[in-house]
Amino acid sequence: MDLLQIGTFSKLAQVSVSTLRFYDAQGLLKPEYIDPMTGYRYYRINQLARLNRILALKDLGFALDRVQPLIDDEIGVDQLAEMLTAQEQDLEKQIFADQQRLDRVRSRLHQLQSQSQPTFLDVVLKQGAELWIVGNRMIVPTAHDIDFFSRHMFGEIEQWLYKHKLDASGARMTLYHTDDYIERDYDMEVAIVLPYPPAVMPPLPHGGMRLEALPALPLMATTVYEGVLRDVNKVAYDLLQWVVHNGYTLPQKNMALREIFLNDRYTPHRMDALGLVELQLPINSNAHSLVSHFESVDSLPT
Amino acid sequence: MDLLQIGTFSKLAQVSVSTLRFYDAQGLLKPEYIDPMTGYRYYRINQLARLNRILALKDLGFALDRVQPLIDDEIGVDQLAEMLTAQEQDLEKQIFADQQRLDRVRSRLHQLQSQSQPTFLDVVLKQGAELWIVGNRMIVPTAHDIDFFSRHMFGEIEQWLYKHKLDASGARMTLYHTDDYIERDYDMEVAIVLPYPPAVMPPLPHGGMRLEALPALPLMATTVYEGVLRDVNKVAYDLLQWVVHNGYTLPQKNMALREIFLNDRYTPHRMDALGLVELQLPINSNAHSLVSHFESVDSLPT
DNA sequence: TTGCTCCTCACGTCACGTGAGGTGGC
DNA sequence: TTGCTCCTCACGTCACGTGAGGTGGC
Repeated sequence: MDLLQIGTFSKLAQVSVSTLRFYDAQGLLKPEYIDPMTGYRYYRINQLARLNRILALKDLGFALDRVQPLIDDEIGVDQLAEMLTAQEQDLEKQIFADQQRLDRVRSRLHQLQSQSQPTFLDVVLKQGAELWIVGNRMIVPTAHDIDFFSRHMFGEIEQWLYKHKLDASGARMTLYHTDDYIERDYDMEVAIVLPYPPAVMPPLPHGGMRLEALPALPLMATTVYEGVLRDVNKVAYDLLQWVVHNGYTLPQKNMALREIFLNDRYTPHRMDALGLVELQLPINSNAHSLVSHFESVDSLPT
Repeated sequence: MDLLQIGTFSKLAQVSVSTLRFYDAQGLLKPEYIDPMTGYRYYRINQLARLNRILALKDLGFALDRVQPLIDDEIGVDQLAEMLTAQEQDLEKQIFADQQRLDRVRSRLHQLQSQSQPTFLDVVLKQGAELWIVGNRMIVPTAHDIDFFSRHMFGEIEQWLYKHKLDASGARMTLYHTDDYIERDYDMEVAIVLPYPPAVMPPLPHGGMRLEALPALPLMATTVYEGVLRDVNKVAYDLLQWVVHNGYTLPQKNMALREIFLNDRYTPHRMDALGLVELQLPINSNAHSLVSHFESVDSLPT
């Protein structure tokens, strides 16, 4: 008969005994003969071919329940090609994702080693939902003026909301409509989020104020800051650094940096007060996946 | 109090409710308050910072039980750097492995589409254990002579083993000591594997025969062929193609292609007989991992 | 009789997702 | 009273690895 015990077959094929037992249980590879008294499994040596086929397909990344029909049913060439193509795409995605992850790890490491006092910026990627806001926009000359101006601008919105008996309990936020990290003449907008899309709305009073929907954003880099509001701009700068360092790009449109004031009952923009702020920076989601993958690979330090 | 229900907090942070419940159970993120009557969980909004920290660390690839001490214990900077470096290496390995996997998938696809009659070569990577053999080596002028010569050479070994009452039941194999895929003057060696390392051995009779240990091999590409022996060289050629196509390189030393005859009681080298053969081609394991990764990335079709 | 090889459960893995079945607050 | 939100188990996931406890063959 020339049958091999499971241990012998296992060594020959260099797979574990428990794997062979598992494949037996799954019906992937039944032993040629099982002793009815002892339950001992015996394999014929040419079953190595089938086992190899299983291992080779598994090695391509197929799950075992996909391997089964590939071996047994003689699946058509077209369908196999389809499965391989799907597998190819999955792997590309996987590699790309891991490459980005690697960039992030390296970025952290770099951050850790280069700075005397390492800061930990917990950046989380999210989507942004569509938001209805009442905003109030204005050019603010210097950073010192932000405090005063924005309180005034929030006041205008609140007054208008109260006057028309509208819900003013929504989140406060600030949008910085600037292209760069500049230090004067901030094109800023403060806004209050409406809890529901407006049905009918009274017209807005004058110039700076507007009512609009902020479109949904496919991807944003976000981080939560807790501390003195004066320093929030440093964190915003760190966030931008993170984005650049990790190979993301900023979109041309809707790129305003947003600050969401998370404290409730809190009056935003008292620069010396403690605050809880979520910073949101819209970034491009990667339609360009593989390209940027290669770029990031090429620019690795050696 | 300004506490959020789990659903609200979940939407704000864009993580699922079940994730929050899971983090609670793990002790990663306890709600600020739990109603003792209803069991309702309530979160304070600034717990978003902690949640973000968890997500950011998880996103770097850390398992949750590594995340815990990172957040709670204020692990030292040195230790964090160590963990990140380990993480970096893991990711590099992962990416490299997936890249190779991708190469294999593409190779299969290519094979599938380019050939009119697609062949499926189930290649499995293995290690090779050290083997003690009695070999018999000789230059064989043409392929037609292999049959006759090797039978003669096996005969010599067997006679010698019988004469000295040694175990001749070990596997038969052939080694092709050629650098290239050539078609004449094969430098071939046939051998019988000894079941155990020899203690004391009588001297070998004459020229071609030798007794030696084949060193262990770190990596071989192997495949099992079942069919007419005449065609085994085609499979050997396919195996070589596979190796080249998947970016592996051949070692300078110990590079002989091996045929292991798996049928027992079978007389090897009757070209017209059916046989079961494992082909083994030693290849380099990748100390050069990242380099070859970049090469394979660069040479991708676009 | 002692090793050795083999056997069958049963449980663990990792980070949740998915019901089933039930309750509290507007 | 009806939805809605929330709750707690319990089970599944994927491909095995790892015991525990036991048996057959030399």
